[in-house]
Amino acid sequence: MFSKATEYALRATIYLAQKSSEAHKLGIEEIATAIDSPRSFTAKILQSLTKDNRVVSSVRGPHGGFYMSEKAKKLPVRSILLAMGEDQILEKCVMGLKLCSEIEPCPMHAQYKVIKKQLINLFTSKTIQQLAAEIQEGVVFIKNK
Amino acid sequence: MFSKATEYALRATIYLAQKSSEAHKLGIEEIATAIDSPRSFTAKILQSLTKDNRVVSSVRGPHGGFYMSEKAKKLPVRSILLAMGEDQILEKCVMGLKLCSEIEPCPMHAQYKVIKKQLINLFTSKTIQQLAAEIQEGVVFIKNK
DNA sequence: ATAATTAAAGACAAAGTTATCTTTAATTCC
DNA sequence: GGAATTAAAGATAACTTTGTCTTTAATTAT
Ligand code: FES
Ligand code: FES
Repeated sequence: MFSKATEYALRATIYLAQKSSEAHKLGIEEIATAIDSPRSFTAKILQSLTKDNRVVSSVRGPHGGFYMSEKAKKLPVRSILLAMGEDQILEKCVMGLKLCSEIEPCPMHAQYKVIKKQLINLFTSKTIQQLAAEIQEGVVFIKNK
Repeated sequence: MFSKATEYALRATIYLAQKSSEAHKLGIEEIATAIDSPRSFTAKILQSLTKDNRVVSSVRGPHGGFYMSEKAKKLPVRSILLAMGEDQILEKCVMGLKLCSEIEPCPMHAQYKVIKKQLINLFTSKTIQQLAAEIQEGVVFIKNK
């Protein structure tokens, strides 16, 4: 569904929301290990998330690292997709028509639109923080054993 | 969600199911124009669909072309995904965990699993022919105007 | 047989994705 | 100020995806 980059972005931000704060920043080594992702590639991704879209913050130097502000933690998960430039996946036609709409629907549209609505709702209604909270409870995981 | 190749495969097979038969084969030119896809690339894709998985048939020479048998038209849409090697998209974890399961669920699993079930059901229960029938009725489209 | 038609097969190329590694810059600690 | 630490920036490379073009092979019509 999503690119590797976006999968890592989702896992990394949820991990950051759970473990980091302005007072406690995390190094790329810890993050990549925690979410089982390639270190340098993950660094690039987090770097890009600190840019235009303000979802992740960072500072260099000793005791520096990546973290999320309390405000950023309350963003919907969809803001990660937006920042990664993959938000259109939720909106696009499942058969690849240029436009997904009721005006010129593809043969799968009628059935797909209700699924699409739920997908959009899932990514819009849940905040990064809400998903992170469940890891704390130990009921869900951010990597396989 | 799917690759361009799979999108073209879905559109092409639905078009073939609607317009072709063993007695009336379609040339690659007509197919690519009808579904608004790159001609040579689409040829490659159809070629691959005539291989291992028997979803599309073809014959060379005058009055040759691509077609689908009545049996193939009754295959579930999912068989296209299978033939294109993208079936795992329906099964995989939305956050990229190696395994999507109740045993080690990711933070989105609980909400996503119900959507996933509907997605799988959509591709499993609808046949290629059923989707093609709606184009005939003029209520849905296989390309944009 | 020969020519025409059509898909199959293969070589190739441009672009995008997924990574890695090195150098630079910012920050802190001493 | 100098050394250590950490992310930023940049170069590079392997691989995949998307696409084109040319040659070959099969089939049909004359
Ligand atoms: S038009 Fe294809 S899913 Fe909406
Ligand atoms: S484990 Fe992530 S969607 Fe099921």
